[in-house]
Amino acid sequence: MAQNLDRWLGGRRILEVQTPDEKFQGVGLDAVVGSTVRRAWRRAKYAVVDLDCGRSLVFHYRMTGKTVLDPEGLRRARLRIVVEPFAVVSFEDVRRFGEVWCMPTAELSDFFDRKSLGPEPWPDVRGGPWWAEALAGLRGPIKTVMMRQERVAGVGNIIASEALFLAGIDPRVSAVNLDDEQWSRLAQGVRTVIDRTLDAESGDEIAYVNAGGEGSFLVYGHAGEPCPRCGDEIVRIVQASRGTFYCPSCVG
DNA sequence: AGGACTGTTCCGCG
DNA sequence: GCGCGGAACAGTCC
Repeated sequence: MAQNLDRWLGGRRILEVQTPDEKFQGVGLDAVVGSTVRRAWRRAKYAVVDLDCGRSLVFHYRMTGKTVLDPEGLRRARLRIVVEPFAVVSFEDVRRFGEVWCMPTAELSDFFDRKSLGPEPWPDVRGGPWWAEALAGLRGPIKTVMMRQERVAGVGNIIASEALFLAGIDPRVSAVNLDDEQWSRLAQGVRTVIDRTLDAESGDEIAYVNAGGEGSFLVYGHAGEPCPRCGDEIVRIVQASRGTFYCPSCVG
């Protein structure tokens, strides 16, 4: 999403900001009208748009939010940004959990400090020892431990299931019981999932946030279907109130 | 009709 | 301290 924002908005001047969702009124978005976008980037699950007026927009998409380019209809938009050369970026979000902030760029570091976010697992290459240290002392099941944002930022429910499947690790095993080889495979698994997802989502359309968008995932959302590795049935369990998908046969 | 849902935050129990 | 259930936010899809 951040890469899209950078491609769509970088170097363009904001002509107008519309907030059809009253929840986004009072955010102070009018302050950026007339300024030009420097770049867009990402921290954890937040997308940040820096402007040359010294302010930044911060987006969090939560569960169902997405930014789309030149939408067909206006109905779904919670927020619209009109830029020149002419383009419209629309923030759409069925469940309306998503959030937007407008703040001085200089205050971003304080903003993120308050969120208590751990280091990024990507794009820097992180190996098994890095992961073992980042999650040290956490005794819960590895799948829920991987999602602890204050230890490692950005791994959510989809990436956790997918990475553990690639690594051949049982999501129920306690994090303290992983050996060096498993930490190494987990590190590679996370990296592979993110790389593959970004490859699959490199265009203007973000497929996986749409209905039926599980298509690019190996196990997530595929309970009852054959495992792509061994053909046995993928199962769904619940951990910490979240669905976990894995292949019992592949984690022995 | 009822369950499930990619995220975060808070409360409360054990 | 920690894990985790549940609730809340809110709406759609199957």
